[in-house]
Amino acid sequence: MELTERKKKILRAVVESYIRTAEPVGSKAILELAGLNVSSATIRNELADLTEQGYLEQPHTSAGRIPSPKGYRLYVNELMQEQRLSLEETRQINEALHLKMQELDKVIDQAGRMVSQLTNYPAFVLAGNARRATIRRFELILVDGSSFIAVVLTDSNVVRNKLIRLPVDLSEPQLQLLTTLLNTSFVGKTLEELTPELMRVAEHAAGSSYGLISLVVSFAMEVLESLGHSAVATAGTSHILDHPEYRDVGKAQKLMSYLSEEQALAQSLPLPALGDENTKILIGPENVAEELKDTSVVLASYDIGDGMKGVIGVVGPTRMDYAKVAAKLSYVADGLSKLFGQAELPPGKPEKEE
Amino acid sequence: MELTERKKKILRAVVESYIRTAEPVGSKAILELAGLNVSSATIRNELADLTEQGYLEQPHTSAGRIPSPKGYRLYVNELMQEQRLSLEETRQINEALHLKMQELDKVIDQAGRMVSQLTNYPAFVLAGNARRATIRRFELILVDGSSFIAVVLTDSNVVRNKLIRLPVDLSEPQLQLLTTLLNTSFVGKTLEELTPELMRVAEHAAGSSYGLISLVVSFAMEVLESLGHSAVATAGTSHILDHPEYRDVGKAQKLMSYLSEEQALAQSLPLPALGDENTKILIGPENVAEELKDTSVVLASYDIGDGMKGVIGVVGPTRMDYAKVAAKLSYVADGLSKLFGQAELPPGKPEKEE
DNA sequence: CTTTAGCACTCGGATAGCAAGAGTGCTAAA
DNA sequence: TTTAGCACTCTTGCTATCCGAGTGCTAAAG
Repeated sequence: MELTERKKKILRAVVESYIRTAEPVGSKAILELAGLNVSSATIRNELADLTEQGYLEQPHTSAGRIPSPKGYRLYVNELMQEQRLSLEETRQINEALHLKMQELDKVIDQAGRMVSQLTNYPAFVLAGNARRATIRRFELILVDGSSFIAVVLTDSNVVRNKLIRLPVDLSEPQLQLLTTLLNTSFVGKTLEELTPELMRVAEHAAGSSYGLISLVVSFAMEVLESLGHSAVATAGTSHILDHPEYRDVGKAQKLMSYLSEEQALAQSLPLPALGDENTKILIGPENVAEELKDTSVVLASYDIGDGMKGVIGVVGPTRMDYAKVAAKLSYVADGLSKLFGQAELPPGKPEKEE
Repeated sequence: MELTERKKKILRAVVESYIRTAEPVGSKAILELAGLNVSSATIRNELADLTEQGYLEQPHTSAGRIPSPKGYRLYVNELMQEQRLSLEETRQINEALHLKMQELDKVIDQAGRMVSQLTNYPAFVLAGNARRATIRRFELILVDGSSFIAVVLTDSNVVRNKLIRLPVDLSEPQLQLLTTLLNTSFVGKTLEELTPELMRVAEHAAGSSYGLISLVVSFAMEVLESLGHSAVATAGTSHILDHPEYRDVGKAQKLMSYLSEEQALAQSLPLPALGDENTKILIGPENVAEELKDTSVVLASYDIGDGMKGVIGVVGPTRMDYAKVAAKLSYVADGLSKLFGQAELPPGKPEKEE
């Protein structure tokens, strides 16, 4: 079932030409592209074989060939040349990583934009569920007499805050007290460990206060919970319209609105399937989601610390420049891993000044 | 130059029909819609007048009429009935406001999504430049020996954070010291007041530390600076494709990519022009941005506290359901104002009505 | 002076037919 | 196995034609 060398050459020519032009490729065009010393008739015979075997398709009898998903698959697995990024490109990515990724909880947003801009495809980023997340620190900051801001820092260095208003006034010392209480009783606990029992005890220790402890702790629980669900961000959906396969508005719209249902998207990705490889390409019908059956998805995973993984990906027509996209994606993913890694492991590079 | 009552009725019928159907309206159709007891010929005469005067346009000789921007303008100013939201709608909005608007710095994002979903148009939100923003509070939280997270809270209750890494180890007490130093020296200062002079003094007072003060303070300055530029968020751009005027992909793409240049968008909006009214409608060529010349924009302003204003808006074809959109937008804007208001004033100054 | 009926006219959109061009598949020979 | 040649298929673009919607105008009626 192995293809001859020549067939592979031809398949490759078809794929690469089609990726560039989005036009079916005919036998004559292949002649030049593949640099084979045979006639177009020979190529036609080969094409017929490849079509027979399911690697190519014909939009209609008298058109050239386009790759089938199976054809792309073979191409990606065996024929594709790894793409090296230019120095300029890596420089650009590095710069963006350093410039934009200051606040860890905005990372997925920014990373999405960046990738989308880099690849000209819509991108999405998800930060995997951190099942065992805990709070590392509480801070309460008085705003005025009757309200304060609760800030929690999780062990994955995500900072979240909420404005909490009270029916009564509150003093700075009271808040201090609460803060230390919170920091002694609730830090390092996972969601499950934050039992009502524990809260009752603390509430009691705090004395007076109006269920303040539970207000703050339930906020903390919300945060932990939200980290449990994977966070999703999509960006650059408008790039869909750049590609001729979506000149039909109906199609474009379907895909776009699917992408904006971020939860559905997250669900449909076979994250476990990523396994140990750090990039994965899903071609057309290989996608589980019905809406993605005639698009391709390129995924790259990044380490989020604690053995947790996040995923970054782009969506595009099956006629996608897999090599380039995979290269970029994987470079960004590495960058993200380092970014998160830095936070965890001690010695790194010195921070640049401003 | 006043139009007769009948002309107004006809204009109104044209606008409203066209808003619904996106099809040019003919004289016969108007008969039924406007409920006038005249013949179609009479209507045609009136239509000719209205076209003459620039309120209507004809796509081509043998088509019906569509409203011109001038026609829409008249409609919006005089003919449009204010739309009341249904109880269900207000309930829905209120719920979303309470549910989603916990973190103040995520508000503009969430508000955008919400409005876009509510109106089926792409939406954007900008939080006006807070020129005089100050820091209200610093917190430094140790992550591990050589890194910590700086959290700053601004006077507009925005919380921002950054992970800062050091070439040396740091102890909890040291951080404590720094924190109080920061909170005594730099709180309540505007961007301009955070002079190098001030930093030098504080740095000196802090003794040892590796320019730590300036690291944190320059982060704070970045934050203040970023609040100075207006923050922009766009959402729901895919809704553009819902409307038949964008069945042409080229057009849709242009608009989309314009919307994603958030800075340009923010620049182009005539915010001052909003003046005291709290909603404003810009029809077609009334927009300054070239890219919006054949779209309409509905804006509503909300109070962000401190006399500062933010703006929330949607973009759509000139054939937009102005009444409904304006109603929803203004309701959301009010909600936002209250949200911010809550944070700021205990019931000091009453809400402005109208 | 306004309204109306009647009618010719215009233009866009749909449909069909036709010619050109691209690319194939097949056959028969090298 | 490869190649040349050729008939065949199917798309694309163009043109012609028809149909209908809706107008604008005129002349008569209120």
